Amino acid sequence: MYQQLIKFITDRVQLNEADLQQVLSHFKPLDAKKNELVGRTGDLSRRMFFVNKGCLRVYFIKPDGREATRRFAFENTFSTSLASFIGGTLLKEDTQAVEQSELLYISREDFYALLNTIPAWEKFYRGFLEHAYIINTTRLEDFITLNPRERYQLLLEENPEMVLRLSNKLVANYLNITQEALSRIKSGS
Amino acid sequence: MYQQLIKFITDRVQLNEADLQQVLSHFKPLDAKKNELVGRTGDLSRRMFFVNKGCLRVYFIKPDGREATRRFAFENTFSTSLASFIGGTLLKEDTQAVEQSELLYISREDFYALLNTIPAWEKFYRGFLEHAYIINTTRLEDFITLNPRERYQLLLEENPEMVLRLSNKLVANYLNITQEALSRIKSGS
DNA sequence: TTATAATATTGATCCTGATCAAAAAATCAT
DNA sequence: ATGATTTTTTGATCAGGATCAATATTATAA
Repeated sequence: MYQQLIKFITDRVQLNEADLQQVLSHFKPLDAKKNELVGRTGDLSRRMFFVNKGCLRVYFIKPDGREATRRFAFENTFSTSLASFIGGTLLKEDTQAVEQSELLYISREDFYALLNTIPAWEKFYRGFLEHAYIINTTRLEDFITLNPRERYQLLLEENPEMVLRLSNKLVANYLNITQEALSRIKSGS
Repeated sequence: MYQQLIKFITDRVQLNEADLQQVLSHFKPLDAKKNELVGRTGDLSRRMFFVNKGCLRVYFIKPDGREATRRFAFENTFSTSLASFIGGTLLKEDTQAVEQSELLYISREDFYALLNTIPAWEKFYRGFLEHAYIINTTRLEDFITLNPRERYQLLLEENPEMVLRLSNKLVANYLNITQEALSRIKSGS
């Protein structure tokens, strides 16, 4: 149950057994059915999820009422609605289990408390933030420099799992193009 | 010289006088003429800048040879080519003084060394990363949800200084639209 | 299995913002 | 101050991807 999480943490930061147990004690398991929302816009409950199995999708609703996907999180990754997690504000995004998923989560309160008691956890969070920043910057750069076809081809090269595992609808949404456009791109026309 | 920097730091994190002096001792002044590059793509020297006066612009060159602006940093803000600063890699962006500028900078090596010796500095950096993440996420969201006219209007509301202080060319580049398009937007056509 | 809904494909048309081009205005250097 | 360069404006045309619409395919549930 906690093996993947333990490996994820200890691969990134050094901490003694007591501290590790202290950290783990705040993580609770959560099973989610396919399409279930484990976080909803407006919720006060902000959680950091670790995906043991399955896939999470974070998305928000655009002013025109349509959805826009922020990211997908597959096995062995952390995911949260980070802006709200950081700011302690109401959730501004939904988090959806795209597949039946097995999750572990820690509340924002517990997470931040650990930052003050376990220096290694502060380091861990720093690494998480640095990584999140890089991912985000790269994604922004891709939107600025690439057209839809190029964005799809890059995704296929760098993240084939997303294309293989997710529906066209979701992939198109992630790329910020229409299903029709993605269909045409895939058929090579 | 260091007053603005001291205020910036002490507004965000608590640290004793000795630690503060220890931090400040690593910051060196740098004056930059208008249009001077204080960081160049390919450089090994990665610095975190604090803008006492003036304005920095971080940009990269797109595959088609054109520039794309990542951000502007006016007075009393930190700025760096963050992806390279984090990763310790060669710079992938230029940093340009858009106006004659008075800067303070700290090297990546000194910055990271402080993280290990001064816990408050780790907190300070955490805050910086959290803020950078939020800014970046918001910017990505704006690109996904808004058209050029809407992006300009939002900039005008939320950051009028940019529009007032920078040339149309730079503002257009930041918004990822052509000068012609911005000119037409401004004239309300 | 069958009915129903959701997703994917294909075609026709439209619209926004890019591109190309030229003139006007502003800025800069000597 | 004056000439040279850069920036801004304005006009005409073009193209990529959205939209609308209809059909085909796949997935889901009873």
